[in-house]
Amino acid sequence: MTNHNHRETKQRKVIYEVLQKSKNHPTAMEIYDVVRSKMPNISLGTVYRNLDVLHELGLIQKIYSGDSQMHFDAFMDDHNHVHCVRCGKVRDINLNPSVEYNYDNGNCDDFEIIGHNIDFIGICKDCKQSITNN
Amino acid sequence: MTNHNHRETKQRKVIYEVLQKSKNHPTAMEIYDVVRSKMPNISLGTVYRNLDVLHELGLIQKIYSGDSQMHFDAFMDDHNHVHCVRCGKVRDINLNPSVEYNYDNGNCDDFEIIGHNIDFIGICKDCKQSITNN
DNA sequence: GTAACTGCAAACCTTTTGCACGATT
DNA sequence: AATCGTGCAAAAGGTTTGCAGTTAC
Repeated sequence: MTNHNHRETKQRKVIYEVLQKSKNHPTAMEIYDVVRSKMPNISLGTVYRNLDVLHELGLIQKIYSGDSQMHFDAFMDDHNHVHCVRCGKVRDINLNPSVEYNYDNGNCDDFEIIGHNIDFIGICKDCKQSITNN
Repeated sequence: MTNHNHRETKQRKVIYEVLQKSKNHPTAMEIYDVVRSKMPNISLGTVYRNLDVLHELGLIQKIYSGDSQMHFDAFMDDHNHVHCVRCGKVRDINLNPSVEYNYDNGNCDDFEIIGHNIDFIGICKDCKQSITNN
């Protein structure tokens, strides 16, 4: 958190701690709400800027979940995510997928492959319930 | 394209055709630009509304590529995508990945798993070149 | 005739940014 | 002292939406 000409500020520290304590892959706004209860004067811009820095430092992940907001995750060990196809909620999941593929160019000369990402798609309890109640 | 109380309008037809002819998974704006050369008065709102309908009908895919815009794809057969980690460009790729996992709940009681999605991450020629030139 | 669709423009929402001031190294 | 970070507020940028008129069925 102090690499690459980055300083360790109170704000950055709190944002990172909040994200580490949160198990539910919050959005920037959700992080902002929690952080604000400890630092009432922090601004949303600061939250975004710090999430960017932490991501740059490889300390957090950005997760796309099909909704209009980015989600964040401070756990960097190898694991996967499910997101709800209806509401975009994100959770960790342990289906331990094994993925194999030919590490050649895949008929796509324009790209050099760096890696891959696998995400699970599901429907959460809440949404399932509210669908069956209609 | 005419299911579910949806009508076949000229606009919808042209948008779908443009997307089918396009190999590069364009954004809404890129689709709009091409469509406008054939229908100068079409509005961007109509493009977005129709992309939504086509998606709802299962005729097109929405692709997230790490940049700020959604990309679209009219090919619905089983295939994967690569996106450039730097510019967000999206292309088809044939690495024929095989994915296996335990189809149980993965320690995540809140979700019923519907499926999974695998995306490849790479760097495109253009970006690779512009990096090495720095 | 009715309901779905369109063009237009305004609104929306998340994220980014410019600026002057403050904090960290 | 230098420069990185902050708060504030405004702007940006992609997408959605309200409305009045039009089109497909």
